[in-house]
Parts: sequence; C-alpha cells; structure tokens
Amino acid sequence: MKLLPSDRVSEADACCLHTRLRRESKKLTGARREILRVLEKESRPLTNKEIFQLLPQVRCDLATVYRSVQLLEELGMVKKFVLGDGAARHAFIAEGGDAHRHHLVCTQCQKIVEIGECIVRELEERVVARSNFKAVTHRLEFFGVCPACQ
Amino acid sequence: MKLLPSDRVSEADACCLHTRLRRESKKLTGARREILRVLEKESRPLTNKEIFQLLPQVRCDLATVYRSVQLLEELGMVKKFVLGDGAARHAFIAEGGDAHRHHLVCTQCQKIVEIGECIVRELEERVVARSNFKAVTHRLEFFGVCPACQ
DNA sequence: CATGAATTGCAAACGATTTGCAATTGGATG
DNA sequence: CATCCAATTGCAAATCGTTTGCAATTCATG
Repeated sequence: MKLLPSDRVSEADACCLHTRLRRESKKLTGARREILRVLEKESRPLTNKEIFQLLPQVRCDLATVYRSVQLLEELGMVKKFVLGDGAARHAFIAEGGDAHRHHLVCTQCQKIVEIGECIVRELEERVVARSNFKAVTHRLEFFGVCPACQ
Repeated sequence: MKLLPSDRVSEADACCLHTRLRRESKKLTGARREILRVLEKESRPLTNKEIFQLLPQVRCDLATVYRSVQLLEELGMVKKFVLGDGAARHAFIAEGGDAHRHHLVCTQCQKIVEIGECIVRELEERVVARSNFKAVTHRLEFFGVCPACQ
C-alpha cells in the first residue's frame, strides 16, 4: 500500500507507533500508519469495515485492516469495544489517555455517543437527563484472568 | 418436538409463559417450554449452542433455539448478554427479577462468574479483592433510544 | 542495494446468526 | 372431538463478521 504525501499521523503518534513497533520487530507499514490516522481523526469507535471505507484512495485489503487493528490493540494504542450489534468497534487511545470510555448506544439506529464519566449509580440518571435518550439501560461487565488461568 | 412427561418449567413460570404468549397470539410449544426450562435450571448465561446441547433427548433444531430465545427475550423472560467472545449469552429472568446482572469474565478460559452488585467505582476493587481474578478491567455501556428515533 | 523476516492481497474457511419455504402443529371454533 | 388456519418447525442455504493459508511483496538492516 502506497502512502500519499499528505497522509500521516501526528508527529508524536507516528513516532510512538514506530518505536513501539520496532520494540517487537514489527514493521511500520503504510497500512498501519493510515489506519491509526483514520482512528485518530474520528473520535467515535469505528468498525473495521468503517475504517476500511475511510482509508484514502489507495486502500488496503479488509483482512489487513483486521490484522493491523488487532496489532494496534495489542500495542495498547487502540481500544476495542464490543457493543453487541454484531461488529466490534475500535477507538484510538491517546498517549496516556484512559481506556475507560463508555458509550450511549441507540438501540434503534445504532448511533453512538461518547460519555465522559465513569460512574454508574447516579450516572445513569444523569446520562438520561443530558442525552435526551429514552428507555436507557446499561451494560457492565468485568474482565480479568481467573485463578485457574493465572 | 415432543415433550417428555417430566420436562416442564415450574408451575408459575409455565403459566406466566403461557399467558404472555397468548397475549400476542403466540403458541406455547414444546421447544419454548424446554428452552425456558433449561435457562431456568442454569444460573449462568448460556449461548444458544449450549442451550441446544442441554435440551433433553428429543431436541429441536438450532434455528428454533435462536428463534425461541429471541421471542423469550422480547417477552422479557430472558436477558441477552453480549460479552464479546463471539457468541451471545442468555439468562432466565425470574418474575420481577432485576435484569441488571453483571459478570466477571475470564479473558483466557471464558469462565463466567456472576456479580451480585451494581456499582462501579469501588466495585472494581472489591471485585478484584473477592474474586482472585487479576488484570481486571470492566466494560460499561449505556443503551437507549436517541432523540432522532423517539 | 541485497537479504530475510514481516506483511499484504486474495480467496477460501469459519462460526454465529438469519432466512425462505414446505411440512407440521397448537389452539380456537363449531 | 374434528376441523381449520395461523403460527411454528426443520432443513438447507444464505449472510455477516472475522480468521487463516499461501504465494507475492515490502520494510529494515547490514
């Protein structure tokens, strides 16, 4: 995949990406740079297909998007969100940014609104009041390594 | 699908199911009764394939499980959990039971542990302390109907 | 700029979920 | 209890997101 002159991620992120990649003897390819750039540009979490469609003219294969996004996730530069509508979504994580973003998802049009805070109790009420969404529910799950697997 | 004499959901639930079904001119079939029974028996959320495998000797088609579970969900008797490991899970909701169960999922063996409470802040620490899981993170998402869809 | 390992494109494989359709069944009615 | 029709089922095929094997290509490094 060729890289257009105007297409590059911000200085810091590109550098960071390069560093992190080299640390594991991975290569800084056009596809990876592009995909990170797309994710950086959009604040909302994107599906792999969306990323694929947002790539500049010279695009790569969808399989490459899947592989690259997974790599970026392993490097801790991308967070994966499984919201339950069939396709996983991915969002850029800024340097030192918190991975704990949450979202308000419309159960009808799948529209996704980002939520700034991370509390639950009072939060849901506030979310309802501020968002104008109705019939709001939430989903909370914990993930970790169980004793048997440690 | 034939029904074995010993196979039936608890009196109350069967009745409830029947009532709710009739309310929408749906039928109380063996498959539906059986599936509800399986879900009632197991406290952990089950995938459709698991439900399918847990059905008594005389079993129905996997497609029927999908259709029945979806119906039960629409009736509010079953809650769907999308934990992000590829397959959705479903749990029985007792009469007046709260739908807000959350789970602690092992990122390695997919083991699922149910969590009794629903707070987040201090909760995660507590969850860690009590569960012996490590590297615990959580996922919280809200769902509702956005202004445009109302 | 040559070399080898990492990466990509392509196409096929996969697993979960959905769907069309003809055959079957539940339940309301007479 | 027999009949009738809409609802349901089984079966197979279609979909959709995601993964994978492999040969061709590209990056990084000497």
